[in-house]
Amino acid sequence: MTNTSKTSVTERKRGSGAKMVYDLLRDEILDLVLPPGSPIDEVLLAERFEMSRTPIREALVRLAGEGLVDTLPNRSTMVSNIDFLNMHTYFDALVLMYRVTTQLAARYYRESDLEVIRTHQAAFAAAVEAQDALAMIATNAAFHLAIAEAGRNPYFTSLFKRLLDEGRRILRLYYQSYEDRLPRRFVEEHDEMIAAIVARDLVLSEQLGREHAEQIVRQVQKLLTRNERLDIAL
Amino acid sequence: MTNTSKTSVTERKRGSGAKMVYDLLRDEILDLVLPPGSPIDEVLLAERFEMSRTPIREALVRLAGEGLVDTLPNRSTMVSNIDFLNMHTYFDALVLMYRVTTQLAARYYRESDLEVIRTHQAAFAAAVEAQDALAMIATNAAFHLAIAEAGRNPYFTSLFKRLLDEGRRILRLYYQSYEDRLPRRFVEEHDEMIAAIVARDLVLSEQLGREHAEQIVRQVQKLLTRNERLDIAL
DNA sequence: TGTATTTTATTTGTCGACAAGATTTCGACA
DNA sequence: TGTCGAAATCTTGTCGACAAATAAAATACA
Repeated sequence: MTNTSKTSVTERKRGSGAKMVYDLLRDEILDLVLPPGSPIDEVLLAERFEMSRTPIREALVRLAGEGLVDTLPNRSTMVSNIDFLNMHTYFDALVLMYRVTTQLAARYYRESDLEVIRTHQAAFAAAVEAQDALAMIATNAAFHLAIAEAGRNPYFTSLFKRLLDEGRRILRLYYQSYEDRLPRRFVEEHDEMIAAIVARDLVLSEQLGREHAEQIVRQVQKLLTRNERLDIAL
Repeated sequence: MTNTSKTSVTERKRGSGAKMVYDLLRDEILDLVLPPGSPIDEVLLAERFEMSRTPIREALVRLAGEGLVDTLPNRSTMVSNIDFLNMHTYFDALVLMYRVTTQLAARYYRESDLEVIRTHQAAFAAAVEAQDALAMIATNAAFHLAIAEAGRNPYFTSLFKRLLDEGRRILRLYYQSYEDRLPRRFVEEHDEMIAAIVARDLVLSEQLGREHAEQIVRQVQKLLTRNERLDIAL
């Protein structure tokens, strides 16, 4: 499956090699183009990107730092698995970050943040209208990340980003379910959250963040258990 | 200042090079042996560890991922600065992680965790007795990290670890102040926290975690403002 | 035929070298 | 003497090659 066509790898700039590989591999992992457990071959990637192994190794080290790949010493590195057994720890962290970041946004947002947030919300609403499940997942994550950035706490924002990424991978497994009535409700809830933030209502913002998160968690958990039943049935 | 003595770099094993450099650089950064802003020269390190630049670069990439060094493209990488202006975001995150991890420990701890926690608490008490400020900082962090691990949420644990590391660097600036009456109070508070966890009292555990954290934050803030006044006075 | 052991092959970790950017030094000119 | 520009130096990013470690294949033996 190697791409033999000499796809104009236009003289990339010095120093951009690792970042390019990192970005692309990250997307392929989160979109499940590279499913969990896939082995990652350095020389194959080196040929694919027409560069040496050095920048590819740098990208892999970075991905390993974020837990997206696991590196066994002296042996192949592979895409990390999703830990379904301890999923509740993920949900705990996700809900808390939804609450905290929404509350902080209400406290610290500036006018310029609102524009960004509303743009993402419009994109999400458009994705819902278009019934594009993948776009829904992406724009929803972007919307909440924009809120988190308005909260101006890089420690929370970076953890939240990591959790949303991981969620992108989980939701990607079950995105079919997004084609029901729920997304429209999400659009309304987003509007409520924006209103609460604009009003600088800390308590309400946190509460809406929590309810929104728990709504999503319930949805995913329902899908997970349904899927378990299917597994057993097979 | 290069170490010319051929210090028996005993044939290190394959694959251990990068980890060795990473561990040592990390400690030197957190202990302020390498103060914020220090430039990091790759070839100097390569000579010092008697290895090629490749494993050193890998260590630097990892440190950059944790925010301990900043890498300017095509220019030198340097030890990251401590952001005193946005210190409150750090405190917000720290307090929340104290609360959450202590509460989760009360919920999920097992008997085997208590042994570890009590060992660290004993080490902290010993450091307080010995008036060893550096040991206090290290053992205190180890104690709270052990509690976090008993809470069994890797997302919270990793953020908390990062925050405690960063704190190690901040406290290292002002460790003299630890030579007052406060540390003994910390020992007592630690004992109370352990008791609350053992009793599986979620509410009390979270409350103690919060108070303990806010106590520490107040202490550090007092030091910071005092230091600012000194800066102005000079 | 099945298992243990040696041989081969694959893949990673490390190395030394070279070239692109950036910084500093030096010199020309006003 | 001060400022601008060119040459030299230094540091990083990338490369191809080699050796150690592991996995796979082939062979010997029961």
